Amino acid sequence: MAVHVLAVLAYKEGDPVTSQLLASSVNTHPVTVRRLLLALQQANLVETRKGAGQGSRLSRSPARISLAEIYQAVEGEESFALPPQRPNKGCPVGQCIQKALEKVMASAQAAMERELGTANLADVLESVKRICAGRTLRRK
Amino acid sequence: MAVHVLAVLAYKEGDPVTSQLLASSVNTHPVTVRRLLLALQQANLVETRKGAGQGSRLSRSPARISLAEIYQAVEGEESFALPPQRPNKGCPVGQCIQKALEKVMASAQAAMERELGTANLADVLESVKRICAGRTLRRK
DNA sequence: ACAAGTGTAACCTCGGCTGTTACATGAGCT
DNA sequence: AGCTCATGTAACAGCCGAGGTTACACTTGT
Repeated sequence: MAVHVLAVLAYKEGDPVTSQLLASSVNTHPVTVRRLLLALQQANLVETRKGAGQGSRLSRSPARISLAEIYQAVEGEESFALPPQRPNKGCPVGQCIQKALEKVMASAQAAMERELGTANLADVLESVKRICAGRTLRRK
Repeated sequence: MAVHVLAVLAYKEGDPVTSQLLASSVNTHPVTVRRLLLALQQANLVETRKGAGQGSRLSRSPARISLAEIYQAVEGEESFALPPQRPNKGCPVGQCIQKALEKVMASAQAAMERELGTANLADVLESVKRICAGRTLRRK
C-alpha cells in the first residue's frame, strides 16, 4: 500500500499533498499514512515539509523510483521467512537448519527484489491510468 | 519451518516419524506439527498413517522435492503483498491500483518461486549435515 | 482389548498492525 | 505577533492471525 501512496504522489506531479488527502485516498487514517511516510523519507523517496499548504512530494522523478526501493524502504531490509525463530533443541537438525536456510532464503528474496527492480513508479502510474480509462475521474 | 519438519523427515530415510518427535525437534507442539502436516499431505509431499508405531514419512525422494513446492504447500497459492485490501475510495487511483499491482506482484512472486525451485530437500539436508560437522550429534 | 497416534475442534494467549485521540512543534499568512 | 495548517510522536484500545493447550473421537498394530 506504500505503492498506493507513492502513486498518488506521482499522480500530482510535484504538488505537495497532505497526509489527510492521501489518507482519504487509501481509505485509512492520516497518522497511518504519516507513519508510512517516515519510512519513505528515510529511504529518500519523499520530501515532507511542515506548515500551511504543505505536505509531501516525491524527491525524484517517478521514473527513477523502482518498486524494489519501495519494497526495501517499507519492509526494512530482510524480514521474511525466518520468524524471529524459536530457539531449537538438542536435535541434530535443529540448530543447523537455520544457517542452511538463510542462504536459500536470501537468494530467493534477492530474486524477487531483482524482479521488482525492473519496474518503476512511472510504469505503475501509467498502468493505473490505462486501466482507469473508462471510469469516473473526479479530481476531488 | 515446514522445511525443518521435512528435513527431519528426510533425515530419517523413510522411517515413519511421530508428530511428537517432530514437535520436540522443532521445539513446538504436536498439534501444530500435525496442522502443518495436513497441508503437506494435501500437496502430496508426505504420507501419514494412523496407528501404533506409525507416523509420517516423505512420499518421494528428498531430491524430488523442491523448496518451491514446500513454499506453495504452506503458503497456499498466492498470499503476499495484497492485504485482503481495504476497499478504496472514489479516488482516481484507488480502485485501479490493485489491478495494476497484481501483475507486478505476481511476477515478483514467480521470480522468487523460480529461485526456490532450483533447490531441493536433498540439497538442504546435505547442507545441514555439512554445517553440523563439528557438533554433538545425538540421535535421540 | 489395549496402547499408540492421528484428525479436529474449542479456547486462550500473545505480538504486530491499525485506528484513534491528544499534544507539541514548525511554517507560512495576515 | 498571532493564527492556522500540517507534520512528528506518543499512548492506548481493538483486531487479527499464529501458535499453544486441552480434550476427545477414530484408526491401527500387537
